[in-house]
Amino acid sequence: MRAAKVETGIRREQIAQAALGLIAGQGLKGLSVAAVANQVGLVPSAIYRHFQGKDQVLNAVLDLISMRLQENVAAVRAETQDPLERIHRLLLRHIQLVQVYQAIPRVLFSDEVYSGHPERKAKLYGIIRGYLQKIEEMVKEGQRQGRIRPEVAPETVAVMFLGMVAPSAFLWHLSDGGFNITRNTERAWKVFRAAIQEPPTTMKKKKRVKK
Amino acid sequence: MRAAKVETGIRREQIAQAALGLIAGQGLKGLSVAAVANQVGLVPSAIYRHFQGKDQVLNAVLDLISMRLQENVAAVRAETQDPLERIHRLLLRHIQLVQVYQAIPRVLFSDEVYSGHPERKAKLYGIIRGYLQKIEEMVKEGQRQGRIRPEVAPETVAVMFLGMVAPSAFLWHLSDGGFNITRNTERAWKVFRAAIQEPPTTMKKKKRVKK
DNA sequence: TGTACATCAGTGAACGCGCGTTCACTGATGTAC
DNA sequence: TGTACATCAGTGAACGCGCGTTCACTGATGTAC
Repeated sequence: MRAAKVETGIRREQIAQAALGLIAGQGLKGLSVAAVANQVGLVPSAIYRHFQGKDQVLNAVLDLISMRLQENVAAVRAETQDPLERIHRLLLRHIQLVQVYQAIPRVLFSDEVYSGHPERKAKLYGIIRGYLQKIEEMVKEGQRQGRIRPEVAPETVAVMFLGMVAPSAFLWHLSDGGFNITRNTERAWKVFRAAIQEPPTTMKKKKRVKK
Repeated sequence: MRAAKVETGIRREQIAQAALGLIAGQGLKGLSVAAVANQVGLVPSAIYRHFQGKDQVLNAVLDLISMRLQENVAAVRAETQDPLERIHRLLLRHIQLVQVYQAIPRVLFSDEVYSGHPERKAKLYGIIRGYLQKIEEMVKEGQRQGRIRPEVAPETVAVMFLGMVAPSAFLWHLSDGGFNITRNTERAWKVFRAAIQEPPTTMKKKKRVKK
């Protein structure tokens, strides 16, 4: 059956989404032109009407991931003004994101994506640096407001932020869900927050009211 | 030229080492039976005298990595009795290890290794859990000695330990060495140590003497 | 409003390459008598 | 000590499969006159 004719802009979107889904389901080696085409309801050669080749499809996937990350940043910015709470919420959102789109850590950490592709390697580095930058901004704001210790480098905090999510997501994935990612992240956050938070100088007897 | 006849035990070792080196140099997709054979000075089909197939070679690589990790654990145990210092030194060793053997993070984080291979996935999970376990033991010992806060879960600390090395190693690798991994790790360690260390109750005016 | 033509997404057959694996054969080393 | 045989690592040719990509062709949609 011949597939309906759809304009290339929409097809590109569909193809990138399908590719992301395939990676999530079966890893990067599950990403074949044939599989992507099949997912969209096309014939393999039809992909070449919308992308120059498989490499371009992968680039589109990277753009998609970049968007998802930036969306989370924008969301937590809109949700609250408190920098520490923003970082906390970004953490929770990130964890949720990698659980839904298992493809994200796979793509980000797989050398298959960039080994032998200097341009793509640079692109990927740019995406991650962009994400880190946003976190650094939150940290700086927190320092200006006196909520975060001034002596910790924003860059360090940002990289440590990644460090809270990456191994947890990985272990969760590797253990087929056996590793309790939510609990672990929440605990790690408490330790982490205690390390970067400026302790309230006046009210020392502050009790834990957290449920 | 016909290669010298060498007993299979030694050849297996050579092949595993060559495979690890290839992954370090060119990523997992650089690991082909032909490339490994060439590295050892054999013809591709000769590999099958020592391994059932490529899959078994990859398993041998995993064993090699596991050994390297455990060697580091044993080394820091021998070096010092102080649990916090042990963890610190393990951190430095780990960073050094992934810089020399870039293959390690590549293999550990690449889904190519385990997607579609449940046994290997379990094996990999076992290796990492084993490593985490050793770190947890150090933490528990530190808690018994009153050097580490009793309220932080050892498992959390262990996972956060991985979180200090994984993203740094990754960024370093992705930026072609542009990312200052040593500096970042050292800074992260200070923040991290402050978060888990039991503050000395008696001597509050302890000054920074660190060079 | 109708006709001719250009544009463009979709199709299916075919290609070529890389790569893991097989297999019959070679020749060196070890062992039994 | 010498001979016959078994064992075992190494070789090269050949295979088959998956997969990315090409290309001539089809047919629908949009546009000019």
